[in-house]
Amino acid sequence: MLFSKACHYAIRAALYISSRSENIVPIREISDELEISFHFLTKILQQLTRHHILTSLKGPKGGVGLNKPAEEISLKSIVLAIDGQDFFEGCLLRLDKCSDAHPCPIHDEWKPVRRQLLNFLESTTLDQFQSKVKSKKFRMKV
Amino acid sequence: MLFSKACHYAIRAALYISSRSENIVPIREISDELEISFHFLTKILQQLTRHHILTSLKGPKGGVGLNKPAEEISLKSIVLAIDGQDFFEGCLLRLDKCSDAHPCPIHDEWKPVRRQLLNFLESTTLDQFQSKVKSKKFRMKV
DNA sequence: TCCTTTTAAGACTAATTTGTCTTAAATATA
DNA sequence: TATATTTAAGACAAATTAGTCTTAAAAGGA
Ligand code: FES
Ligand code: FES
Repeated sequence: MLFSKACHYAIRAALYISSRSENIVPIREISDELEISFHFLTKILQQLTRHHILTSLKGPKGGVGLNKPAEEISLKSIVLAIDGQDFFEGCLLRLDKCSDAHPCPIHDEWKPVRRQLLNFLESTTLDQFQSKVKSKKFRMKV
Repeated sequence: MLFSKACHYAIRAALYISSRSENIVPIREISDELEISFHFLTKILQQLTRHHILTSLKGPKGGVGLNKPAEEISLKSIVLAIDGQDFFEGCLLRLDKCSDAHPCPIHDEWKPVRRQLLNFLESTTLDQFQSKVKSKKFRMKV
């Protein structure tokens, strides 16, 4: 699959958080709504917090929230925070690093396709889905 | 990453095999040339053989070879043989199955991007790389 | 026929990813 | 200030993926 399971969870949670009007949402609410293990999700969201994509607040009324406007949070930034750069700089054949200087045989054909994928991840931001998520007409679990 | 490690190995090996003019190439030669563990590679290539992408021959002068013309072996068929359908029918959020009937919030935006990816995998076949691989000017390992 | 070479099959181990659990630290509020 | 609530951190366990090793089966050639 494209990304790790943790990364998919992160994207789902980010969509959910960004659709809630409250600044701060308890992780327990997210894990209940999305049916993701609370502890595992907590660990994943901590990474987003460390990458300053989310903020967090301890104690009663605590939880996590977006650390910047939804239109400034791209899918790419989430993938980068959870899965690292492998996806972005990796060679299709898993050779050391994709590079124009030392290309593998598929490099020329793969590059434009990857470019489109990156464009999608870069240009796609959380705000684009807020109304869809709020409408509750779209699957967020199972 | 896009595919499993085994799948990347399979693609590399398939490229190598298709570039050799001999019908049959010993797996030991492939594993030496591509610096992939012989036993692991053997297991992976067995899957391609079971999926009728390769043929194999035991004994002296044995090895593996393409089971059909290189232009009929797409990257998609290799990915399918090794990693299964997950990549092709999976939802970007890892929900049960991507479907137009029960879409997730990202479905509409993701679908065309995935379509391009699938087009690439479907339309890209081994014959397109034979001369590049033969020229030995392109990285096949490390 | 017998020996050697090579793939097939599958048990086994190692590494990585995923998931669980416990304890600590922070904070709102009574 | 004391208590309850919530995230942070990290040890630990389970599951999956990656990789190793041994033995069997097939096939060519002496
Ligand atoms: S070097 Fe392989 S895809 Fe660029
Ligand atoms: S249902 Fe999620 S991408 Fe189609």
